[in-house]
Amino acid sequence: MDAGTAPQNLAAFFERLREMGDGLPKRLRQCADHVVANPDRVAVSTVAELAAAAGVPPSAFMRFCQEIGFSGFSHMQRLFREDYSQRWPDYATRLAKLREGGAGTPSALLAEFAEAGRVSIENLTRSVDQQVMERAVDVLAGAGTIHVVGLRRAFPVATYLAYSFEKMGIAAVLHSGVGNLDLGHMMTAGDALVAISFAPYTPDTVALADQAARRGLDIVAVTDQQTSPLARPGTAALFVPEIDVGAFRALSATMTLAMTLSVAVGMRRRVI
Amino acid sequence: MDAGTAPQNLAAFFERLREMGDGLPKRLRQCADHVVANPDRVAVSTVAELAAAAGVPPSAFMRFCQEIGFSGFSHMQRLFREDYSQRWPDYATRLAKLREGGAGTPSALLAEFAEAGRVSIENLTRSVDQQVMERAVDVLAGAGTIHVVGLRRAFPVATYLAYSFEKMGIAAVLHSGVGNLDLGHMMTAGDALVAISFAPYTPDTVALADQAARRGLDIVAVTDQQTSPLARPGTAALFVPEIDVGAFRALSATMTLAMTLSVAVGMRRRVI
DNA sequence: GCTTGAATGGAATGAAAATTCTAAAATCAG
DNA sequence: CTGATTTTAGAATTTTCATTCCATTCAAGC
Repeated sequence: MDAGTAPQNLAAFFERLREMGDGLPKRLRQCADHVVANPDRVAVSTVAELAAAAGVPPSAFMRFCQEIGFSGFSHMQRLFREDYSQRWPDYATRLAKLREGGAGTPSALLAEFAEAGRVSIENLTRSVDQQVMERAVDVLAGAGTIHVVGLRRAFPVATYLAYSFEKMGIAAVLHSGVGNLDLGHMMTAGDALVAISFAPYTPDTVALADQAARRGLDIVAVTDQQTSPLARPGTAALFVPEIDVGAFRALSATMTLAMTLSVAVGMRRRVI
Repeated sequence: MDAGTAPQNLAAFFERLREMGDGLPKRLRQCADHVVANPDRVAVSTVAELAAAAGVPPSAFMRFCQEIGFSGFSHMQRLFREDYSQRWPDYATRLAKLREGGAGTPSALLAEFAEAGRVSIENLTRSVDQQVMERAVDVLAGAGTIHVVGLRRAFPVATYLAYSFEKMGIAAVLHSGVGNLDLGHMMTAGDALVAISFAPYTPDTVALADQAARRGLDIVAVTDQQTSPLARPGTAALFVPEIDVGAFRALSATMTLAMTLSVAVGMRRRVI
């Protein structure tokens, strides 16, 4: 029994697998190969399923897990499950502690937020659906005028998008709400709307999206949750997993997505 | 029992959740909220775990699943597990796949920008001088009104800062240049200016910084190089090493820095 | 305030899954 | 070719987990 020598993370696990290399008997080797080829199945399957898929009886798969150093399949599966949703730190709590401990130097804060941003961006590549992204770019590339709306904390993103489009010579209107002008009537069929909003969803943004939908515009939504009022059927909804820090929302991932969107649209239109 | 009307995919599931909206009793609502907030946990957790995390007994979670239309938790989990493998690969693997997926596709672009953002943010913690940061926070925490200027590409950062300060109840003015109003005369001694600009430096931003300097304001600069016209003696200059992707420059690191600045100032002022 | 229906929490149940055990098969050394 | 050792498959067992049931609480309507 190799217990106690179990890999502590996925990288170590695959490293171990490589080391054990050819020393494994036939059935155990099949297990190893199958896990390497389908690592994504491990977290959501039963031994029976994995064993069947690998072409071995469950008991063989059991022995495989133990050979690696785990106590059993469940132990190994735990590793795969934890690795996927590496729990996001609770930044609100950490912030409070920093403040209490007096250790809240700006540099320490910066390190916290940098970490939050890094995690957000890494998760971005996971949470954005490839096909929806394609569709969003199609929609915007084919639109007459691109309308952009995003208020309060989404406003910086909206201004960035509007700036990018403008710089590339793409017709774009930023609905900023400045002066309470109602620019809704400028939206006509053939145009498209990019609506950006996070909980608590700004009513004005949602309202403009509704109006756009009624007028038959294609809508691209940048939002945070599947249940967002912006994520309705027919809308190309892109979800950004951004971390809230206290009452403040980081925008690193959102800005990254916005940048990608605008550049992709520019490329599709052949203006850059 | 609503069996037979169970959602067939995740999109339908969340759509259903949105429909059911507020019609749910307290405990069931807690379940709904938790699932919406942690969709990636569902595939790899047990009812007991999810229920505990949502703050309800397992039986409540069970009722939630059935209320949605599933026969039980397992049925609902199946849906989440099917979706799981698409998102699985770890960041490095996924990135590689996205990239080789052919340059030009939006997803490949996203991978590039995500990587650029991640690296930029990591460099940020190294390139920002601890003492300068301290001084910048001191300056802003002690200022009467905080003036913020940033145009063109830096405008989103400026709006973000202004929004943050406003939300914390800190007096701040955003010098946007809208309508070519010259708000420079609003700057009085005891105020401070945050000026954000990157090469090629926007003349208006530099001019406003000059004006502020003449009027005796403390200045915090967010810029890209030591040779920036904003980085003059007496100015607390923070340098952001943003990485280029082709001809485009991301803003992830800059936004992260902006967020840190605003929160640090808020903490120093004890308003958050 | 009382009645009625819904909502809740916790314990009981049954199913499914992980794990172990053992006999048979395969492999290898001499 | 034969005995020893490893490997294997499937059945037996134990554990975990989903699910149900029921007594209790809560809330709405009369």
